[in-house]
Amino acid sequence: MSRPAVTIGEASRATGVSEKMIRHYEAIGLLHPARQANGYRRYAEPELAALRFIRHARDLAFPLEDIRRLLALWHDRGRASAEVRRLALAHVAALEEKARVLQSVANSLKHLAAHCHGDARPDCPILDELEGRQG
Amino acid sequence: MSRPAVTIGEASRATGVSEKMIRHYEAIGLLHPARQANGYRRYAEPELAALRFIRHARDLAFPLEDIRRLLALWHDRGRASAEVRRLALAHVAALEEKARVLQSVANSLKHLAAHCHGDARPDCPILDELEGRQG
DNA sequence: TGTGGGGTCTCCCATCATGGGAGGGTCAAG
DNA sequence: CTTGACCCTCCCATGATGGGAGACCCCACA
Repeated sequence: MSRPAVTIGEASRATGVSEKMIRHYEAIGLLHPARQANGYRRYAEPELAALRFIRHARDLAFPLEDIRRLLALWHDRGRASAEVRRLALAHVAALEEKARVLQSVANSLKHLAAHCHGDARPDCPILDELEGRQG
Repeated sequence: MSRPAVTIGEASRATGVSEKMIRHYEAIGLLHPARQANGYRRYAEPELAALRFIRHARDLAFPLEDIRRLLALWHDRGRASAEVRRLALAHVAALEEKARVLQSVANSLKHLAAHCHGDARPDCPILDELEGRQG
């Protein structure tokens, strides 16, 4: 079934994770590929699965420290789903907070831009605001 | 009217910009404070105004390279407001795009979490999804 | 046997904005 | 003269990612 272990280039193509990142994930301890005699890394099915897992988690913007815990939970056959859910919901809250902040800043700036005629004249409420004029 | 130039500590307290950042802004050429004989930086009213300007622009999440151009436009008494407006609207678009992406990722994850019972059992659709099960 | 080319290795540097900290100079008050 | 507050420069770290140098490995082909 599972083909023999592959090199980093093939692992990268198979999982969509760049070689740079694969090495980085190993450096921070998310991954432990075997080595062959010449020092080349070998990726067997479990390592490829971990790389896919990491990529999907990154697609969901989980920070690598969260992913470290998710991988541990994933490997723990007896884990409680509650902990995964807690982690995910905390992450959702963080993402939504960031999104809210960005949108709110965008709204403020849009408001300013709406009052800027934006022609050849130098008058500009945007610059006035940045300068800090109180009126 | 304007008090004499102040040191970096006072400038920091007066503008809400950390000393670290004040020095950094100078290092990248946003600021050109004079120095006194002993090498200490001196901030007079124009520099303090620039620091306030930068802080307000950072509050609006403008990247420093944008701020560099905004400062130039601000100093250019004859500038056209159109360019400031263009810069601001491009920034708004970038902010809104980021906010959209974050919110969309958050929504995906919320959807997954909604289907995770989150109790002591190990079954977890979140991990299943990360693992890459297609159904 | 030699060479070319593609793959891999490690190590350093850059991003972006920000902060921590070391090691040392300056200055005024006690 | 010491103490303490302030300032200086330089290096390092963050988080995730990529670029690139210099060297090694290996296979195929002439």
